[in-house]
Amino acid sequence: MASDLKIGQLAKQAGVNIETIRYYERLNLLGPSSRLPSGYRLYNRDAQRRLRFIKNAQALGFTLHEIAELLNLRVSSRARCGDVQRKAEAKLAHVEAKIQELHALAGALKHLIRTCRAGQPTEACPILESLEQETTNMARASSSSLRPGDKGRS
Amino acid sequence: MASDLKIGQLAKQAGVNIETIRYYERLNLLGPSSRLPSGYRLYNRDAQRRLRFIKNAQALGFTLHEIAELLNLRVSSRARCGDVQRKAEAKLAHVEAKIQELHALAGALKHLIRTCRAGQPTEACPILESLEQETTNMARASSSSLRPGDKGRS
DNA sequence: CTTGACTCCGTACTATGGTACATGGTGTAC
DNA sequence: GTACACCATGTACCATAGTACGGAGTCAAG
Repeated sequence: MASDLKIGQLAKQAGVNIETIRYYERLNLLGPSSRLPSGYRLYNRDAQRRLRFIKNAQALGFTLHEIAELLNLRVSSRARCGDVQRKAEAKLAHVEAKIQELHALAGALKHLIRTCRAGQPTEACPILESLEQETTNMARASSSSLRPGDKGRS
Repeated sequence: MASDLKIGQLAKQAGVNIETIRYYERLNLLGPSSRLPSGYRLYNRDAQRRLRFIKNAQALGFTLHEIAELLNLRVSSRARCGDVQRKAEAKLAHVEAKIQELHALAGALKHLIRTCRAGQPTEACPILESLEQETTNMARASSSSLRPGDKGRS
């Protein structure tokens, strides 16, 4: 079909690296719909949609692992929309928790910045001193990374 | 001195893994203040403070690399408190940008969740459909991870 | 003096999401 | 018919922050 793309064309269309597409294939996220006799990968419209799906879901903060689950839900005939909804809700809770954490972090940083008088030598720097304290009111920037190793896309 | 700890005691005191302490040593973040003739590492009060510093700074969202810079600022006699302040401000800007991003993400997720009617089979799931769209109003969860590979501590 | 806990070092492995490179085959335009 | 872009595979490498493990040496209590 005319809509079948080779890997380089697909990569360009989606704005990703060729290697990334083959990386997704290794993770069983996205395979070619067919191959030329030479072995060249071909991607039809479905595959192109699938790659968009991956990229959009990534933009929503889903990990590749979670995206694989979402894609499997789509295929499974027994899966319900509610299953997807629950995953989205879990992710939302995760995002909102992370926002709270970061607010606490920002507050602690602001506090430190306020106490700092720029001219002092660093032996007397209140920021550094506070970082040495045993018991801090430091934001306990706890766990729950949203997407570990997050690179995102600009 | 009585306050010198062996690596296992320091690890327990700080609530970290022994291997983590030796990992910090490899990164030139935290070395033993001395060694027993047997080669056992010993950590004095300064080293204990230094480890707290690392953990507190981590809790504020600094990477180990940035923490190394902060520790160097503390040692350098030419460094000024303002240098530290600037680093804290840069980190704050980073944190606040990340918060904005996550807000956009949360909004997009909420929107998707609202449009979902749980009983539907997944072929008709509006969330999955929207993820396939070419042009989405998806949050462009762009770049700027706060702390890549973030594991944090609970 | 033996047992068990602790420590040493070096290396490999984990997760996450890619990127890079070498070596060789393919496809096509001129 | 040859040059050049493209693609194949496999493997290694990047950052980040650790964790795990094997084999050997050490320390303290009984």
